[in-house]
Amino acid sequence: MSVPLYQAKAEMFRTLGHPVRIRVLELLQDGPRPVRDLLAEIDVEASNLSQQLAVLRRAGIVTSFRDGALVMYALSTPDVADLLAAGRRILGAVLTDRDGLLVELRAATPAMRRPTRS
Amino acid sequence: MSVPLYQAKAEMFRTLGHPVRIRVLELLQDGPRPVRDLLAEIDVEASNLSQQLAVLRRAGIVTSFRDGALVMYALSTPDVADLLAAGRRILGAVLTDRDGLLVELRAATPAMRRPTRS
DNA sequence: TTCGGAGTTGCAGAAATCTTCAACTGGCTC
DNA sequence: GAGCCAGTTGAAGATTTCTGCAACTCCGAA
Repeated sequence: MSVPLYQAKAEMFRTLGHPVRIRVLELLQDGPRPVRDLLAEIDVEASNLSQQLAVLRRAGIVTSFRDGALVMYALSTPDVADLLAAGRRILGAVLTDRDGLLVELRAATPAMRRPTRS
Repeated sequence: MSVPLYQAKAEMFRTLGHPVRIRVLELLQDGPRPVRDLLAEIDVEASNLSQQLAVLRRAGIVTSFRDGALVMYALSTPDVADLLAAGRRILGAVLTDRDGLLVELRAATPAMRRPTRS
């Protein structure tokens, strides 16, 4: 593969790096949904949502199809749900570490210089 | 936690959305490594690598500590490896779909807008 | 065929991110 | 201490991404 694989991986993660897109994916975990529904739940302008959906579509993470007058969206693969779950776990671990460490530090050495974290 | 959770999740994914940062994390999957090693394998300027490491550090995804004259980096939680693995699976699924089923999809759903690249 | 609802697209200004350079800190050895 | 090696930080210009507006397409109903 001549085009760096790291580039493709990074692009995939970057695609997920937007609050609206994350919300869309979480809503789609339960099955296909029309844009109407997404729009009703996400509090963003229609054009903006459409832009974000286009980003997800281009990346191949979701697919769209028409159902009568509505446009439906769905996850292109259930693996996406796994990714979101893994993300949740990391977030939990990181926040726990941060909060736990912070409390510990405050209790033990109130005036201590912070270690190697900015 | 008053700050929207979707924001935090999006930030976490965005943090991974950079080729150098992805490479760093993949290298750290095998255990802690000094910056020297990373620098030797990633072909990027020292200051740039340092910037990317700082991004990962701020996000709490990696931790750093000194070992004599060297600075070592390590994953802050093994969950990160799970996330990378899930990402690989999705990338595989998406690329397979694109290469293998594109023609079929185009023929089967004529009402759908063609999923053009970028 | 005309109308209105459902989405999409193009565009431009605003905001965030990336990269590089130069200057800096911290530790080790002489 | 002087000099060096390892790594970090700050800043600025270039690039990318985001958002909202207006205009557009497509479909179903009247």
